[in-house]
Amino acid sequence: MALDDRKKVILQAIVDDYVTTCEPVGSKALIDRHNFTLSSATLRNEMADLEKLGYIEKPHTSAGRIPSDKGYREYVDSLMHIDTISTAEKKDIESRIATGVGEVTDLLKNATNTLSTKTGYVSLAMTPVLKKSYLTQLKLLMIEPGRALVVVVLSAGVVKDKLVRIPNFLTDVQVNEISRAVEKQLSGMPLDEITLITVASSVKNTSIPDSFLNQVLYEAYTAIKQADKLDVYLEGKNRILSIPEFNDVGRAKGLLDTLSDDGMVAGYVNELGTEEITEGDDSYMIRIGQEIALEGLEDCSFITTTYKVGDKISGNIGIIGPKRMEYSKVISQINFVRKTLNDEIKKING
Amino acid sequence: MALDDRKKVILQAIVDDYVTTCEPVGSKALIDRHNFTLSSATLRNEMADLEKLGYIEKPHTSAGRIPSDKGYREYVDSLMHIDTISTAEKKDIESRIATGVGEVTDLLKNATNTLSTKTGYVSLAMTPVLKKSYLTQLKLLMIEPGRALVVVVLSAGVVKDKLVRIPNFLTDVQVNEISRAVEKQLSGMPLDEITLITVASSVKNTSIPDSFLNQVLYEAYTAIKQADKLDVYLEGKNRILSIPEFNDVGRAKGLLDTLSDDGMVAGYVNELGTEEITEGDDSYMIRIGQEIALEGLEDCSFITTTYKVGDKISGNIGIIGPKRMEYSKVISQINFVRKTLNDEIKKING
DNA sequence: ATTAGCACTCGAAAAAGGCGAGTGCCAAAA
DNA sequence: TTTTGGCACTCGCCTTTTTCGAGTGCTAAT
Repeated sequence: MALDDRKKVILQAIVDDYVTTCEPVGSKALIDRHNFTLSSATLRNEMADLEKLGYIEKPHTSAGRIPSDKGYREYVDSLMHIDTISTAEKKDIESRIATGVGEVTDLLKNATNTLSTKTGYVSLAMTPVLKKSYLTQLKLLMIEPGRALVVVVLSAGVVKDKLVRIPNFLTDVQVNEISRAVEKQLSGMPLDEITLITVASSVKNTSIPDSFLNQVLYEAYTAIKQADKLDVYLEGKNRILSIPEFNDVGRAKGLLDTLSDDGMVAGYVNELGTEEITEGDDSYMIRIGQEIALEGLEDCSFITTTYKVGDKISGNIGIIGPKRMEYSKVISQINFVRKTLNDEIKKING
Repeated sequence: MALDDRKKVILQAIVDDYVTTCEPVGSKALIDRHNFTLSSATLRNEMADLEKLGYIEKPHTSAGRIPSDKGYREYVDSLMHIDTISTAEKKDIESRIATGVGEVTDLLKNATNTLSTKTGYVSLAMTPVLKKSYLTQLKLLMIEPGRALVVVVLSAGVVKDKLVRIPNFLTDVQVNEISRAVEKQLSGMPLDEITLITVASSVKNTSIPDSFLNQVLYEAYTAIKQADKLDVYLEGKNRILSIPEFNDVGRAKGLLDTLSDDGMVAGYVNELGTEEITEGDDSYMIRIGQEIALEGLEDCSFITTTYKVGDKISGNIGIIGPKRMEYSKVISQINFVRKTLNDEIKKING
């Protein structure tokens, strides 16, 4: 017994219906809503087959069927057809993303915001993967005696800074000298090759006494390492509470607790490969239910895609919603957001 | 009929019991838990009186009593006795707050984090009130042709920066010149006196053509204004979902939505007067239930206190929890956090 | 003023019942 | 062999009913 064409159509209909109603779909209801040339009895037989094949399941004996993870998988892989986005909506998305932007992270914030509002789900973006990136600039800026701002600029266009304490007696001029020396040595160096030793060696030939330098260099080093940290932007977490699946406070809390742990989310997204599905201009990866190895996300689906900064560097944006998600709509939206994001990043990074 | 001593003791017992059990307290249960020299009948009479006076109320006829807002108010104003904090806990709080600190905002983050974990409720902190503060420094830092970082330092010790676009042809030297001119003119100026015109007038005598300046000055201006914005740090929002009062998703969402609107929270806290209660070293303000003019917080209490940056500038930290809150414990904790925060700020700002 | 006693209340939890969408299976029709 | 009408059966959900008990107010005695 295989998944013939008719079964596919039926599965598709089941997923579609379940996605919109959030209620197990039964044979009669299916017939009512679609004009199949089938009786409910035949449909029942087909549904029994689909169940044996593992594509759908029953919450309990006398209920309708809901798609299993495998069913959703089949659906997203070969059954659904991706929506097209109206010009009006494209304009809207573009303007939302391009508004008030100074740097890449602004774009990311705008993008998550847009995605979350448009889809009604939780959206996320991660700063570009920095392991593959290198340092382009490092500046020490004297704020007042004893305090300086370390500004780190990475090849991905990410700018981070950190306020640090320095010895009180260091002068403006000395700080500048250190700044220039360190930058000269380190700029262009991949982040993972930068160690406390590389940093220290950069100031060997300056006129500043070693004793003054240690603290400054250590702070510079930690600032660089801090810039190496992946940042996660999550938007719309509260929307979880509007989703029927998470009507139960305990369940909702489980999910929200996981999502609130930025490190956990970042780590997971980062470990996901990049085996995205590519369809024409679109390109995305979907994780469904149990496929997501994060506590509390068993009933969720996770759609991610990749934006680019230059040729080699990339970051992820994504949507987290219930398995029962409007995949075709969400995918079209996340893809257009990705495209817009890429364009805007090019504008910024020239 | 007045609130005599016995009634006070009873009210106190009712609040204490309700706080711990979250269930309406009845006459017999009260007798069981406290060793009053009273019969339940007398107690019932007293409770009827307390109800007439408005200090307690019945959820429904055949249930026990719960404190009314007025009852809680009486409790916090004159009935409860504030806990003392153990030395071990003090040490813990101190080390949590002082760990990994570079600037004032780090302290605030640590403080909210500590408060939230310690109390189990939502905690909040706001950056120092900037209206009363002035600009101490403004630096333009060239990142690359066409991009610069504007660093704004305020008297409260708050450092903010913003990446902006500038004309491509501006050189490092020119940017420095602008930077110095603007800073010279503006430093020491109260933030609310800074306008686009003040900013522009500062560069009248520089050698740089006006046509180059407009964009830069505008960006500098918006960066300053952006620094003027109150930042809110909220920590532990998810804990809401563990509180019995918010076991209902709809209710929880109402509260979380309000809390997620930083502007709303900031605005409200900012408008609260400073009529704090002072008791020895402690000093705090409590808003209970309906007294809080924020949607969704009708069943909450809001405890705030003030930390200081120097003599004139101050900011707020606070706790949001259910009305049924362990006031004495929370107040002792928030006060010790406030004290620690003040000490650490002094260390940073010299 | 206090208290023992008692009838009464009323929400919450448990038990009972009916509804109905859904199911599987069979035997007849295509 | 596939499809279909028919039918008995299931079982979660919803509503109604019952039971239970902590709590109350009131009264009469202490």
